Amino acid sequence: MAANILLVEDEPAIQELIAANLGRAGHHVVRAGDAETAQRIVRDALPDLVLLDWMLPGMSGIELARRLRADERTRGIPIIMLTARGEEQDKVAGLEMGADDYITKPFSPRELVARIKAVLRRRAPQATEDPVQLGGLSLDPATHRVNAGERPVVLGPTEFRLLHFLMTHPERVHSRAQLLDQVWGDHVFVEERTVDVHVRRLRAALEPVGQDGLIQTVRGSGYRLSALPAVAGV
Amino acid sequence: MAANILLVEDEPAIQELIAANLGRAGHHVVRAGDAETAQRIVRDALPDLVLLDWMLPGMSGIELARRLRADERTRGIPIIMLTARGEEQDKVAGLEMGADDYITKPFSPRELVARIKAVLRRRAPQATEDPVQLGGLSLDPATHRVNAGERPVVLGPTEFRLLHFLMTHPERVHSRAQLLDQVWGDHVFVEERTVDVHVRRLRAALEPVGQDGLIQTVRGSGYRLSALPAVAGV
DNA sequence: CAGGAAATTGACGATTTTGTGACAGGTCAC
DNA sequence: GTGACCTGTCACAAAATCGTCAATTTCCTG
Repeated sequence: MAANILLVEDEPAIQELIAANLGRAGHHVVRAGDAETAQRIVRDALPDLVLLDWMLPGMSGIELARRLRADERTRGIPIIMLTARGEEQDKVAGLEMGADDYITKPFSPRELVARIKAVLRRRAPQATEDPVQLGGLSLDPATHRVNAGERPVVLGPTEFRLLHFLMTHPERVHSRAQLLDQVWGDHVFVEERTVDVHVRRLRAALEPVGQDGLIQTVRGSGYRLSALPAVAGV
Repeated sequence: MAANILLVEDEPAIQELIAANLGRAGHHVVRAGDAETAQRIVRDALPDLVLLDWMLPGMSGIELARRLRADERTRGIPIIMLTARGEEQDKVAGLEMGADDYITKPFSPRELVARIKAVLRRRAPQATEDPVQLGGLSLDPATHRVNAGERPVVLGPTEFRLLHFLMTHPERVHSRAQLLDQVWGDHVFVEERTVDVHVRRLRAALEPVGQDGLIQTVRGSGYRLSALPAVAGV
């Protein structure tokens, strides 16, 4: 399982050590010495995973993580943070901020590789970038547009991702927790009812273009997108 | 988000400490002092999550994790392992064994709770969600739909679960007590007569699609779902 | 065929779940 | 700055479902 990994670490010795080990494990490593550089690289290269030292000169690792999570395009990239012993406060903050895992220095190469493997493995299979068409709706991730026939549908970022996920996994019922995992990310701590609100906003956006009834409520379970009617009439 | 958590830890003081903290966070905690006991409890109670100390007398935590992963029924239960600093070998083995996360002692209550929340959230959807087909009926847990031929059947959540159970255990008579255990859960306290009412509602939903007679009453014993006619002799 | 236990049925208040509108922060482009 | 979005949470309204009861009906026993 080779992966493109961005290593953000200001201390050259440690940087070298880690890079060498990851290289030996078959990963391709790109390095950055500060958060600003790292941010640029992430945007340009979209690595599979970011190894992020929490203590950095200038912009902190926490701040960088926050920014990566805030950006639509980089939100899905797993982050493993590197912390020094005793920075426990940061661990909690980091996990809540959206880090997928953390490792306390000093750590062994084997451990690091195992962690990376675990994080990569459990990352949800990414939705494709291919346009999706279903019922009277068409959605194109590349252009970020949704159309109902000829008429365009305007959606906020979250609603777009929600609809995208539902359209790529139609018919199946998704619990609110699953939707939070898949659409918001498994590291975000948000109330389950928030899903309801976004479903409502999505419905509100779809209704004027004649696509109401597409998103169905399955009481006690969650929501489902289906071209079939929820119940047969009469 | 309350959960049933099995805590496997041999040291009473730590056990007590953790249990107290989890209880305060709203979780229900069951404790085990060794792996053998833990294994039995998991099979009986199917907890939502297992907190597993890696170092145990007798069967090791690793071995227990392996067994839980090997068993179909317990495979999906998330495991968070507790390790002492320096048991680095175990960490690697544990992650490769399928532990969902691990925490290094000593850890803060906040961290533990945050981890548990994260793991519970990303728990994969149930694996045994295969569609069931029987007689003229088909039921699909994934889409939460029931069809009699082409015609859909509308059911409430409880009726759906009841039908699902009956369809996966057909031709067998289930007492009201058994149905309460299996469909409602063995912890709820409801009148046995309630089963009758739901059976009636289920029958009422099935009758208009020509599936009456599917659920049969066995006087004095309970109910049975059968594709065969209720009585042979006229 | 009568007596009585067991099961069906219709009704209903209570509870749980979902839909909605409003709102306080936060972000981003000007 | 500032003004137009977005977002996540509430509180409350609306709706669906649940469990129970009591009245009836069904079915076995003797």
